[in-house]
Amino acid sequence: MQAENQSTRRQELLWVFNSLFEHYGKLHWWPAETPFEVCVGAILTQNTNWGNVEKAIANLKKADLLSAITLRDVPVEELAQVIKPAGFFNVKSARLKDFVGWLFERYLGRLESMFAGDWLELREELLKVRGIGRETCDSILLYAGNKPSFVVDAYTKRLFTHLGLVSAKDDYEAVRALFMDNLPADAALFNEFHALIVQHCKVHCRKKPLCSGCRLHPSCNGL
DNA sequence: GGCCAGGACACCA
DNA sequence: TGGTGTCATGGC
Repeated sequence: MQAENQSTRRQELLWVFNSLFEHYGKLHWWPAETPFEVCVGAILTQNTNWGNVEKAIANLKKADLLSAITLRDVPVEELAQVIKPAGFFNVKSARLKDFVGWLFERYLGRLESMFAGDWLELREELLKVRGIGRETCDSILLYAGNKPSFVVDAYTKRLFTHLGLVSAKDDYEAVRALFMDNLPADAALFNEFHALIVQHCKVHCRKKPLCSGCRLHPSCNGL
């Protein structure tokens, strides 16, 4: 019985994935040049439009601050001014400093060392760093470390609640479990799936209207 | 001028 | 454990 349910869930998830992939194709996520840039972007994008994050990252590059060592050494007040376009700049500058401080303390500032061990243990470790919540943590694991950790964001929950595959009251881990428990642990699949969800929802799943014009929904015709 | 965006955390009951 | 307030810029 449990195996049948899992098989059904897998088919439903893969149908959603295939529908999105046929329409949008490969999206080549995360939009960053290096794993460290992914980590920085994951923190900067917290509750923020990605366009504003791009402005902040451009400022960081211009100021030569997009490395662990330069971020560690820059005064937090100066960093806050550089990332200002991303919003919440006082909070996020402190979070970036906390992350790189921890990275040096624990892994000598090296992401390769951070990702070298067991990623499930790393997930628990990262979640204890101030400013690294579940979504940010999973984004870092998947997109910077190529680890098969599914990322759940507001778009994911909104779309799959609407599709009836998760409940509105499900918390982060419950939604994540839908994907982790029913799909193969494939980082490339998780990478593409989350990217497709975001791409799709930016167009079709705004809060008002919830969704429109998408064949993922019974009442809609075509993507 | 209001709403929204690829969250996380502190505080309170 | 769950609800609420706070952090803030920029596009539409």
